[in-house]
Parts: sequence; C-alpha cells; structure tokens
Amino acid sequence: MIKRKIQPNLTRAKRLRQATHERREREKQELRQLILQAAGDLFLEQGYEGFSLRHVAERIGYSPGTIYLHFEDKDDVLFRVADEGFIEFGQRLAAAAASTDDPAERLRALGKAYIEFGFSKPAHYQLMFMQRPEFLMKKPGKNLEPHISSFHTLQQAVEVAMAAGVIRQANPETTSHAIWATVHGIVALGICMPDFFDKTRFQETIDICRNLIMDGLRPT
Amino acid sequence: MIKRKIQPNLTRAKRLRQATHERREREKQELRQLILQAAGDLFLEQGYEGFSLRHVAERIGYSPGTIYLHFEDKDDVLFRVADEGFIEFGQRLAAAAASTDDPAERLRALGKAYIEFGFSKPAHYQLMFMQRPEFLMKKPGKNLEPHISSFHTLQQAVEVAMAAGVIRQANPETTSHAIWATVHGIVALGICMPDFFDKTRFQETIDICRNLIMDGLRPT
Amino acid sequence: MIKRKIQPNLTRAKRLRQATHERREREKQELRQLILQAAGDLFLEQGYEGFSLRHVAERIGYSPGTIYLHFEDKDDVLFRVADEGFIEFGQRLAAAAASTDDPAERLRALGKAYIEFGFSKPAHYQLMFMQRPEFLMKKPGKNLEPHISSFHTLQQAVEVAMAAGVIRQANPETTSHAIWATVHGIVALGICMPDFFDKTRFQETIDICRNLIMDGLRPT
Amino acid sequence: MIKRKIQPNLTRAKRLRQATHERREREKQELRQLILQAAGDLFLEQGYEGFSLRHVAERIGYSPGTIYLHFEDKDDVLFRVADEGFIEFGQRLAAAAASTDDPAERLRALGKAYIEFGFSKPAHYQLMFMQRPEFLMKKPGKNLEPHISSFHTLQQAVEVAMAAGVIRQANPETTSHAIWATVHGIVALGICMPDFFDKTRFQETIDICRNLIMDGLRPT
DNA sequence: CATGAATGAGCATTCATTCAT
DNA sequence: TATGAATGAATGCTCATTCAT
Repeated sequence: MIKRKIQPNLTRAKRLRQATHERREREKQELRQLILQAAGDLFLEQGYEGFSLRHVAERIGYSPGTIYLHFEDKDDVLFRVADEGFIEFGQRLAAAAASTDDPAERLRALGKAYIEFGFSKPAHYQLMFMQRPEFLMKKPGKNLEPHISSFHTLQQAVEVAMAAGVIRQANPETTSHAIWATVHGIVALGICMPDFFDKTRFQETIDICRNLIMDGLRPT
Repeated sequence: MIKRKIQPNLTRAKRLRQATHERREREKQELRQLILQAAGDLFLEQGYEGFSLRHVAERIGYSPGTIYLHFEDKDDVLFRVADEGFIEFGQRLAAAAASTDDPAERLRALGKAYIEFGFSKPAHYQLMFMQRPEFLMKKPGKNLEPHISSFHTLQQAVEVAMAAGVIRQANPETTSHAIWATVHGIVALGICMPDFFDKTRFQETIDICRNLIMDGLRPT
Repeated sequence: MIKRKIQPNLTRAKRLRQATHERREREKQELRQLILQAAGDLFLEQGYEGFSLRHVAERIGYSPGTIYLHFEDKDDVLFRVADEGFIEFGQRLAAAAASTDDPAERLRALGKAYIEFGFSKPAHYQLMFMQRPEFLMKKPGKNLEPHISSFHTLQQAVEVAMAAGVIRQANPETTSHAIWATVHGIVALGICMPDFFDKTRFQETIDICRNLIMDGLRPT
Repeated sequence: MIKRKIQPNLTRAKRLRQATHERREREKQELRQLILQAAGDLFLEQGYEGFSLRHVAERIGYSPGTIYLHFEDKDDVLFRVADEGFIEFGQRLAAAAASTDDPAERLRALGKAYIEFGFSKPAHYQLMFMQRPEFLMKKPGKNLEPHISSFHTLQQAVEVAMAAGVIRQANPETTSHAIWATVHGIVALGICMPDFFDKTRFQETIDICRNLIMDGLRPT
C-alpha cells in the first residue's frame, strides 16, 4: 500500500525533474543563442576591435559573468559565432548544389549562394574568412564535421562539371580553390568597401566575375 | 685680412650647421623608418588588435612617447604603414605596365605584380585592403596623389587591351573591378590562410586564376 | 502539509535574498561615500590639478577600475562631490532661514550659515563656486532640483526684508547677488589664504562684512 | 704708435661687446616677455589645467627647452605671470589713490580700479588670488617688495578715511580686509561665472556693493 | 642661446576574467 | 543559474624636464 502510493509519487517527481531539466536545457540554449545573436550584431556594428563581452552582456541585459557560464571565454564566443556561420554556409551551398542537375547551372548556383551568404551575414563572413581564418580549420566539437568540409560541396560540383565536359579537365582541388578565390575576392571587397562600389555597378562586377569563371574554365 | 679670416670661419660654421642638420634629418628619417618597420612586423605577428604603440616602442628600444615625436597618433602610424604600401604598390604596378607593349602581356604582368606585392608585404596589404580600407580613399598629404590612383594603371591597361581587341568590349571600370576582385581574392586567401594552401598547389591556383581572367575575358 | 512546509521556505529564501540585496546596496552606498570622501580630501590636499582617480583609488585601497563601477568618469566623481556640497548647502541655508521670523535676523543667519558651510566643507566649496562653476547650473538628475535653486532661499529672504522695510527697496535679484558676492569674497579669501588671516582677526573681518551688508542696505 | 692704434681698437671692441651684450640682453628680455604674454593668453584660454609649457612654446614658435633658459620651471613661469599681474595691480591702485585728495572718493576710486583690473586681466587675477594664492606672499626677488605690499595702498586710504571721519573708526587692517573681501567676491564671481551674470545686471550688482561699503562703513 | 630628441612618470579609461554569494 | 563586485593588466596619450649638440 505504501509502495503503491509512493511509487507513483516518485515517478511523478522523476517526470517533474525531467521536465524541469528539459526546460532548463531549453532556456540555456535560448540564452546561448541570445548571446550569439547579440555578439554577431555587435561585431557587425563595432567591428572586431570594438567588440567586447561587456557590451554583449549589456546588450542582452545580463551580467558579464553570465557569458562565462555558456562559453569558455571571449574567443569561444567568437568561434561559436563563426560556427553558426559555417553551418548556414554549408546549408546554403548544399541547397544550391541540390537545386539543379545541370552541372554548369549548379556551379552558377553555388557562386550565387556563396555571394549571397557573404552579403547577408557580413559579420560572420568576416570572422570566418578574414579576421579569424584559423576558425576554418578548427573542429567545432567531437563527432562534428570540421568547417572546412563545407567546401566539399563545391569541389564535388567541380568534379561533376569536369566529368560532364562543362569545364576543362584539371586538378579539381586547385580549380575549386581558384573559384573560391574569385568569389571570395568579390565578397571581401564588397564587404570591406561598401562605399567604393555602388550597388548597380557592383552587380555588374559580379556578373563579369561569373562569366570569368564560366568562360574562363570552358574546355578548349 | 680680417674679412678673409672670418668669412671662411663663417662658411665653415655654416657648413657644420648644415651638416648637423642633415645628419639629424637623416637620423630622424631612419627612426621613422624603424618605427614603421617594427609596426609592420608587429602587425603581422600580432594582428590588428594585438597591435599597440607600446609594443612597437618596446621592440625598437624607445619609450612610448618617442613615437609621438614622429607620428601624430596610433592611427597615423598605421596609415603611414599603409601609405608606404601604396607607394610601393603603385611603383610595382607602374613598372609592370611599362615592362611590355603587348596589351595581353601587360595585363598578365599587372596581375603578377599585384600578387607578388601582396605576398611580399602581407602586413601592408592587410592594412591597405582588409583592415583599414578607408585608407584607400584618404589622401596621404597635400599635393600628393590619393592612394586610389594606383588603380588607374590597371584600368588604363584594361582600356588598351579592349581597344586592341585582346579582351572583350565592356565597361572598363567594372571590368577592372572584376579583375581586382579576382587577384584580391587570391592574395587575401593566401595571406590569411598560409597553412591551408601549400606553396606549389597555390601557384597552380594562381595560374588557374590568371587563365580565368585571360580566357574569360577573351572576345567572343 | 507540503504547502505549509514549502511556503515558509520560500519566504525564508525571499527574506534572505532581500536581506542580501539590502546589505549589498548598503555596502555599495558605503563605498560610494568612501570614494566621495576620499575624493574631497584629496582635492583639498592636492588641489584641482593634483587630483586623480588613481590616487583616490589608492587611498581607499581599491583598484582604479573599481571607481568606474560607482561613477561614470572622473568628472562625475567631481560633480557628485559638488552635488553633496549643494545638498548640504541648501539644507543649511534653509535651516538658517527657518530659524527665525525676524527678517533682519534671518539675513544674518543666512550669511552665517553660508560662511560656516564654506569653512566646514572647503573642498566642496571650491569645487562648487570656484573650480567648476558650471556645476552650479547643472541638474544633478531627473526630477531633482538644479543646484542653483539653493539661492532662492536667499533671494526670498531679501524680498521679505525689503517688504518689511529692513533693507532698502531695490531689485531683489541684484541685491541678493551683492550679498552673495560679499560672503563669497569672505569665504573665498578665507579658504584660499588660510595662512594670511589668523583666526581671531578673520572673525573680526567677517563681523565687519556683516555690518557692511546690514548697515549698507539700511533704508535711507 | 702701436699703442695708440691698438687702444682705440680695443675700446672699439669693448664697445662692440658692450653693444652686443645689450642687444642680447634686450632680446632676452623680449623673449621673456613673449613667453609670459603667451603663457597668460594660454592660461586664459585653457584654464589652469589645460596650461602646459609645451603649448606655450609651440605658440611662440620656440622649442620647449628654450623656456627653461629663461625660467626655472613651469611654476616659475606661472609665478612670473602672477608677478606681472601684481605689478600692474599695484600701479593701478596707486594711480587710483593719487587721483584725488578726497578720502571718500579715493576709496571709491580704489574699488573701481581693483574691479577693473580683475576684469581686464582675468587670467592674472585668477592666478594671483584664486589658483595660486601662495604667490601673494612670495617675494618676487631680492630687494623687491613682496606682492602683498600692494595692499598697503588700500589700508593707507582706509586709515586716511578714518582720520577724516569718512568711515567709522575701527581696526584699519580688518576694515581693509573686509573691503578686499567684498571686491574680491565681485570679481571672483564675475570671472568664474560670466554666463550667470549678464553685463548690465552685473554693473548694478557692483554699484550695490560699492554702496554697501560706503554706506555700511559710514560713521554712526 | 636655442634646439629637438628623448624620457619616465602619470592619467583616464576599458576589458577579460574571477569569485563569493 | 546568475549576479555584481572587483581586479590587474593594458592602452593611447600628454607632459615637465633633461641633455647633447
């Protein structure tokens, strides 16, 4: 009798604890996201130099110490911001690659996706490829793909395009790197010197670059 | 008699003062150069945020205040580092342009010079085109050409090449920008991720990029 | 049963938190006061230019940064010192004005209070009326009276005395200013040149000044 | 023969040396004055805090070190600025005292002169009586009257006025101090809070103060 | 006499990080 | 889990002063 009475109680307590734990976990993740969000914003507004954990904390209404409950240190915050960027970057590239079966079209879609990512998340882009390039090689955690793997999508598309005779035969890796350099150049200049290029003129420059790649790699 | 005696004395004194002045001026310039040199080195080693005037001073064995005898403030030091870069950059491009009369060859020479500059002066390059892009638009002093004028050389070469039918007709400005973006991409990646690209593989990538430009712009 | 048990616990916790919060608040105010106290002392000892936040911090045994947890910046510290002065100043004048109903006596009481304030808080007085006179016009915070309002007490007493025929009819504002100037002169000299006036002689000088005002303003 | 020839030569040389020495002395004094002039101006513009020898030197186009050839240190420069002030102050008071034989009129003239000095040389006045009051007691040099002696003029006028029955019998020293305090109050407020008192209103305040003194001291 | 280079000390301020509560 | 107080180190910059030339 006593058991029966207690057992369900225990179970209920267990469930409660479970639920509490879940809620806490969720809240924790939410705060984590809040921090990363604010960090990205601040980084965009103030640049690498002006970025400080104090400001991030102030912006989200928490004390500076709180951040250390969710991240190891300042560098970890930055790395996680970049990490988010790499995740979205990978998704966008994957989506672009999957959007068509035509090898040439796929290359164009990848370039477009790359550039759109850069301009839609300039803070992340700078962190990922300009300010802290070592983040690219760092594994974000156990059992997680390294950031660099985002580039496999591009290299695979290049290999397919070569096989299909759309672009000339060459080392697929260096060819991918050349394409990467070109789109990176476009994005980097566009982000760093927004005043130098006016919008319509810049789109024209992008178009030329795309032709550069597509025509320049055409089989002879 | 007296005159004869005194005159030479005066002249000698004059010469001495002149010589002293010249020596001082030379020493001053040397220290100025020393500071800029150390600043560039430090910038390269520590990155933009790790860069501080105190470290520069320490490195050259002077007190922090001394730097202010030669430069207005921290930003002035950085700007002068960039300025030096722009001067050499302009000279290298000009030399490349003058090295041949063949329009296509000239374009290749310009690209080569650009890339070589970037890799030989990576600290300067980062400052000029990545960390402080506004330096590009700033005039270094009265009666001095603005930094941006370095690009005229490229644009002129593009115009000549178009006129000669070496590359396809298009807006010369946006075409130049596209070429710039491509070479910038190469240099930027190469500087930021030296570990990612090994040397021989990277030269291959550069070659592909050059072909990209030359073939991609070929008249249809 | 459970409820009864938990409720008191919650309440106790609540009380604890409340108590903690109050203690912290108290400690915070105490440190704030400690800083202001030390700042006043240091200001008095070293003068305006010798005053530095570092010294204040050192004197109270805290690190310089700590001061910034309690005040915005150096100027804020000085302003708050002056602010404290203005508060006490206003209180003393108000008490003096309320101390008697006789208009002439009230004027005398006000002068006495003014002078006593100046000599009891010389650091504050200097800040308020000599070194940073602009503090007089600055409002110390939202919904708080501006410092200048401390003078209304004097002007009102002057108006009352005029109405009562104790002092001659004239513009009450300029008359107040003249009285202010006289007492300010006494205090300023007394503070700045403590060695010049010995105590008993100085009290005599003060007496003469009081007579100056009371007799000099007597209706003709 | 030889002697006759040489003697005049020597004399001429002597004269030349003498003349040179005089010119140098004159130039030296001129530079000294230039420094003091610039120091006063700078002090007026920038206040006590903002005053620096570097700025003085820069303003007159000399190097900072040069000032040390003419003054002992920063404090000496300030003292000499004050010294100049005391000299002019004494002269103005003396002139005012000599301007009339009427004892009452003389007191009025002295007050007027004091106030006019304060407002015509506010930088000097502040240094002399507010920022560095210890300068008042310091002797400017051997065989030179101490600054404080400027006040004898006032005290003598007070004694004469008392003897003539224009003001009431009392200790002449403390009576002088009371007068001093009143005019100092006027000048100090007028200098420190120029925005607080508008011009015409302030003249009225001055008038009241004069009446305060003249009427307040009238024999009973 | 005057310079100009140099110093060393000092200051206001910011920040990443720690830790008791 | 979160706070908030505190620190210690760092930074850009200014200045009085010295000294060889």
